[in-house]
Amino acid sequence: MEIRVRFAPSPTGQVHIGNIRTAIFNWLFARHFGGKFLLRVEDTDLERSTKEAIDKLLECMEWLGLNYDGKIVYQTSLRQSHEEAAAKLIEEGRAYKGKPGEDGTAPVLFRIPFDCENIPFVRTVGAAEYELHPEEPVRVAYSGVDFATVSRKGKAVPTAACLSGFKDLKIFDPEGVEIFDLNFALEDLKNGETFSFENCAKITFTRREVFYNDLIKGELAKPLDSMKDLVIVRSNGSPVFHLANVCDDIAQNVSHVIRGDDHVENTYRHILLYNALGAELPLFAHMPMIVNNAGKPYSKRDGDAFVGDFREKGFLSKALFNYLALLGWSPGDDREKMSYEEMTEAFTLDRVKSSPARFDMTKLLSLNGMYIAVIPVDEFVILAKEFVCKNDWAQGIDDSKLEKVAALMQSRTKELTNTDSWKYFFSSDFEYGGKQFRKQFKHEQNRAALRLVGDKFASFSQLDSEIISKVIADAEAANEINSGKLFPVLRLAATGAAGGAELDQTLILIGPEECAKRIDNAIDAYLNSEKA
RNA sequence: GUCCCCAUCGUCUAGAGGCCUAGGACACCGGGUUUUCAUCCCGGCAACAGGGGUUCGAAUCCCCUUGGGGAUGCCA
Repeated sequence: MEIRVRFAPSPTGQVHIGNIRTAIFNWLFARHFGGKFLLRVEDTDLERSTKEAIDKLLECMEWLGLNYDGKIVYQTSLRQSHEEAAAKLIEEGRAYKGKPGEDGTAPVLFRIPFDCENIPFVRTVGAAEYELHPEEPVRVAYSGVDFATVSRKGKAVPTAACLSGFKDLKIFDPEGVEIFDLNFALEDLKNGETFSFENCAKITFTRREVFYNDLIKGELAKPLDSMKDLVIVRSNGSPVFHLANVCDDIAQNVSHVIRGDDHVENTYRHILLYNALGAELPLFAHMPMIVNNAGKPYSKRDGDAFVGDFREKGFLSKALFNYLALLGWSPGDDREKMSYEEMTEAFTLDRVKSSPARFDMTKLLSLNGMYIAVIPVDEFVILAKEFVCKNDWAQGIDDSKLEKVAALMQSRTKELTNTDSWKYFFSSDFEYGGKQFRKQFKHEQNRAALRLVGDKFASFSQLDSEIISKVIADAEAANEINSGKLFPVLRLAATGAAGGAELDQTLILIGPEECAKRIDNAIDAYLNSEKA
């Protein structure tokens, strides 16, 4: 069997990470088995689908390296086949027109087949019964059964399901007398007759269920008496998701449907539709959902969750891909940072977890840092430049200096937007302040030592590590400062920041004259703030 | 309400009855890299949701409870 999977997004806005993860798993699965990864754009929701969203989607996929096989299929272009499928189902008696609404138009409903003994994925479970609420009637029609069960508090709980759910249905009155037997009424029901009974106490029936083996979650089943005939064509004539989705998967010969957990319940209906359309069933696999930091389902409002945002924030596509692949899947050994090849090689559905995974930005950040750390310096410079140039302070900066700064900072960069903080290499236009600043500068010896350093620096046209360490050591000695204690003070004065790269390398890039000037600025800033 | 699914460190996970004194990663804490630092190295903290079974033996199998999620649309 040829492996054919598809990614079938609805282009109704930004691309969500949960969505793209589905694409990633599909892609990995297809590539692992040398199968086909198809892209079908489900754009049937005309009001919400936009060209921009489609472009955005394709852009995200390309960025992540999710190359698809064959041409993109747009679902709108297949509408005719959906309508034909619906017509065929009606013709064969597998679907029917529902009750017309106020405007006289009626939807088409798929009938969950009553005679499903021969369907291989429907099985008989056994005898079942419901206690009924006496004040609510039981209505039996070919389109379904309506009744009310009794809640623990004695209230009526309205229940409705397809007729198929109630094989051998019998209705009993409070005295236990049988007042209806489906097996004798079936023909009448098929002819459109309906029955209604007041004051019923109990129904009994043979329960049947539809089942399938989920490649991720194992064997799953749903009783037919919890299912209803479903609308497949709206009153306005447009086919609904269930029909279109199944038709297209059949048309595209999809062998494995890998999608989100939220489709599990739909699967039972889809299975019946496949059968009614005379198609072979694909295999199904339902992936766990991604939840947000609070453990709640990701709503599209959770800001950070769009693929495009990650790109803009300076995440590498490989890091995002790798991280998302690891959410709900693992290779089974201790590997985490993995190349596409390694992931493809290791990917199997039976290693996908069935519990939801929480999205952890911190871990993504860390992984992103690992990816940044290993890209060749010259490539990093190009990437960094792209992000640095978005800042006002970066207009007209010296390219060769930027290259040196980038090389120095690469190993400490977790996301490319971190490059915003490189400003101090190029500009003295920053504020002094903060707890650390006050703490360090309140000591007179620190300021005196700093002045000494500034004066010494000013006499050099260029700095090197040796000069710097000597100047610092001398200044410390002259002011009875313990060895090394001047480093953070000097860093604060030269960069305004408490952390950074190696101090000597940082100072060399800033230059002696500029360092001297900043030392003065810093001391002035402190003295002024003290006065105030 | 009903039905279905899920449950290992804070988080992502390893774990298919004895390899488990429960492993790895991130985060956190401590130390090292002859002084600074967001890199790097080493170390530490930290979990089988609770209760019953089954078994010589259970994180692993079964049941119940609790907690979380999903479905119950003429949305997809």
